Amino acid sequence: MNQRVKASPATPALRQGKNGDGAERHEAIHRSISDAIIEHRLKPGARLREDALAEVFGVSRTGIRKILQRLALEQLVTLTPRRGASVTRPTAEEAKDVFDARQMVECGLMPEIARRITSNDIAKLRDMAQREREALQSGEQSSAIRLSADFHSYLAGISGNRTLADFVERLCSRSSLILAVYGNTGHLGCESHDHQDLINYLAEGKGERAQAFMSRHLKAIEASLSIVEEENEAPDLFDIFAS
Amino acid sequence: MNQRVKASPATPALRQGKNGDGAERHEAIHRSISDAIIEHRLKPGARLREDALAEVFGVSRTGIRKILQRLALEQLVTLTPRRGASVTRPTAEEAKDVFDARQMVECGLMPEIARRITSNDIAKLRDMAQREREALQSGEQSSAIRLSADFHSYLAGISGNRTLADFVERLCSRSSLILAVYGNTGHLGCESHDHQDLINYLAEGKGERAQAFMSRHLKAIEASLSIVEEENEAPDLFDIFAS
DNA sequence: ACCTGGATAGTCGTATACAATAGGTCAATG
DNA sequence: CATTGACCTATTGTATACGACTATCCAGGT
Repeated sequence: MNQRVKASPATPALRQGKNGDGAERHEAIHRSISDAIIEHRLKPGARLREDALAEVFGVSRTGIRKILQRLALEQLVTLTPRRGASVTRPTAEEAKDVFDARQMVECGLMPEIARRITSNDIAKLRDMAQREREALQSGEQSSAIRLSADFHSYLAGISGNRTLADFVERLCSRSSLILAVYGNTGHLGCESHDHQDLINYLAEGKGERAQAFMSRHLKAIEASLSIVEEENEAPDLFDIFAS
Repeated sequence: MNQRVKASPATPALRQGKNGDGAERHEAIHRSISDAIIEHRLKPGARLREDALAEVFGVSRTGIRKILQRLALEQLVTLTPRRGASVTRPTAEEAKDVFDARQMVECGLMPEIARRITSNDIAKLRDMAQREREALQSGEQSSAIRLSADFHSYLAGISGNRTLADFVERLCSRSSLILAVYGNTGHLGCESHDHQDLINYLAEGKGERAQAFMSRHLKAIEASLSIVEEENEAPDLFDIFAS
């Protein structure tokens, strides 16, 4: 099975590219897989075999397991006890919870963000929004989705509250997953001009307006989803046992 | 249900106490360590050697590492690259962030909680508050802290939003850590009657009042802390390099 | 007496080997 | 022809062995 030539016992060919420090490497692998999921290159339900990943990234299964666990805690992958890892397929309820959470946290953060935002931040945000728009217009949905998530994450980071910013980042990642399952192709989540308008409000220091706008923005995304709980193929038995 | 005897060759003496299924065992170990940290039986800064934990719980280091990683992601323990694991010592900034986050989320959840709370929930909450009070009066600080965290977590769970409830639970755990570092002994975080009052508001369906009360409650806890950033023992060198 | 350099030991990081289990496939029977 | 049973393969879960790095301790020099 292991078709690796394995010339030297402890130094696969792929590894010499990076420095020996494994921490950064693991971080890179994590981001790599994470990005692939967020960009929908790995679709919900896709199985993530440890051996395959280990071979692709040139590390042992041990390291992959660590990363997979972390992804599981971030709820991007689901770890079923002896079936292995697969990209999480969010339920309709989870989708609702995620958007409710975003509604509460992202909107609640807006006043503070408006207070602390710097011209540097504004420039950065404009650049991100611009790139997102370009990606959208050139049909690169994958990049657009990721850029949109990055936009929201960066925005939350301006608040200065790392705890909440990290939470928002995870919510955005999960949102991307939700879009992959319940989103209609063609009608992407975020309208590009929305982000530009939001930046304008913040640049003018209108925190209240920005908050209300973000609320509508998130509601619009959620409304664009077609959340239909697909029926289990064999619910009858469960119903019988439940009764 | 599977009562397989499983006299397998690899069965240390400690392991036969539990069922062979490792998943539940790991969950139990996780909770065990987590509780010890939350109850201040393990104080911030305490080192957590893998070998020692492995021996204590009768599993191999592999399993311990998995649990340690999970605890690290929950920010209860800090994993320094080659120094090992230790109980996290929150910084003053983290403390502020955590309480700001709790302010936003827990208060924001109150209206929904007031809407969905059942008589069963109320009974459960009253019981928890009562036990907390008893623990407080009998001087069992450890139990009181944990019960207080449980109270807030259970409360958040009533909202029905698992994502936010989990977040609150983690914030409460971290709060316990913060109390261990910055709290004054004798003046515990939550006043016991506060929780009882809060239940009353919720029982009467007064979501707004409950929200305001929770806000004051959290502010009171935060105010009771004596957040003094302890000086680094050798800041001079860093200052020199920073200038 | 203090500082610096080296040696040692302890601990973590990684890889590999073994064991158990779940799912799939094939065949046999009603 | 469908269904069920058993076998078999593939994949994960666990443990252990080895290697690398860091911290501590001690000796020597200034």
